[in-house]
Amino acid sequence: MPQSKREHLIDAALTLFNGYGYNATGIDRILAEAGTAKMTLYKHFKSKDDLILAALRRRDEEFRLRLSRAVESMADTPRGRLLALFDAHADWFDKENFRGCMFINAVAEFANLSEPIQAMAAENKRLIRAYISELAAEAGANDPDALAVELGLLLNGAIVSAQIDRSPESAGQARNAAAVLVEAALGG
Amino acid sequence: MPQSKREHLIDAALTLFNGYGYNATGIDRILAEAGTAKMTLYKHFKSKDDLILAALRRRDEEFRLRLSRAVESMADTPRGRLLALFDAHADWFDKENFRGCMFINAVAEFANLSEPIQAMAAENKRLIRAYISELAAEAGANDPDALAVELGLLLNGAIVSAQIDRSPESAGQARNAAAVLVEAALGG
DNA sequence: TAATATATAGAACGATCTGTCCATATCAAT
DNA sequence: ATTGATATGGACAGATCGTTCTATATATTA
Repeated sequence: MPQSKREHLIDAALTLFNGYGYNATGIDRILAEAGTAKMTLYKHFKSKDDLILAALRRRDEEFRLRLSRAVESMADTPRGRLLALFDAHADWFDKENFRGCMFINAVAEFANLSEPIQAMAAENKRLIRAYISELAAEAGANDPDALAVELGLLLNGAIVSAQIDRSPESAGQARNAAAVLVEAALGG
Repeated sequence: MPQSKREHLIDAALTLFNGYGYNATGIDRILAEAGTAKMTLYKHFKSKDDLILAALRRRDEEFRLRLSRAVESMADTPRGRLLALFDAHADWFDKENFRGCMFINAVAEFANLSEPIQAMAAENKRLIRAYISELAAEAGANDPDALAVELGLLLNGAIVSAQIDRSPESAGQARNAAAVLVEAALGG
């Protein structure tokens, strides 16, 4: 299983990075969780930073896929999907292993070092905004990007509030604000 | 100068924690910046975590004081002050040493450890919301707390966007959204 | 069966970090 | 002038971390 070992390492890394942070999670802990040897890790990744980057890459793909699937399953109309974004986040906040956004946390930890990690985080946020912009365009917004930026701000604000205040209800509060913004952008 | 040494240590710690993060900033670096000896630090604080906590306490006081002063100097009407919150944040984002919110970053780094730090961050966000709620009440909102929560979400969203995307303009975008919410809450 | 690639466990290394200890120096107050 | 509190600089211990290395085992393929 040549590919599988690599995936197991990324799996374990994602779980631990999410639960305890990047610096606080040691290599040995990842190896124990993945059930692999140290040399195997360094065969697949040239450093811990490289593993972090690979993990964030997978996180980005999975997160956006899960988000879009949840949104589509929750609402039929384009306008409804814009608000379903917040319901999907509410479900996320309610999970017991919720520890905030892994990209926000990564940028916080690697303050000015590690440009690739910063770039990966910015890319994730950019792609999510692009997805929201698509939804806004389908809903008939005449400036989809502007609405997407504003809803993105509310989503990120809800994430950090849920994390800091341990208040999953921030998703609903953000949804209330989003409803007003959507109403204003699309007309009653 | 018995009090001053302590203050110098907190000053240096704040600067370095903001610039490089909490874990990445070693004790020795703080000592060099503050120009004090190691034993002096451990006379005033019983551990690095204790110093972090003291620094965050000072940050909380100074930040809220600066914010309220900036808001009051920027607008005369209560309604104008609600929007001036975002202008004050715009000035902050433009500073070259802007590295995001120190409380958001602290919670990101100390994922589940260090309850006192988590509590300090939650307290800071709570006090800011309380201040916004005061402004909203003065502006005549009939549910000031609800409006304060929503504007707080936009502020936090703007902070992390400015940090991740290195886009100070997120303050203006949040302000646009806030204007719509304020309009809806206070009536045209 | 033999050969090749890959995984294993864990020792070892160098670097870094927090926190303690010590002997010396400074300075204000009696 | 002497005392007592406080600061200094640096050595030190103890722990942890990322990374490299060695030697052994396993499994696939020719």
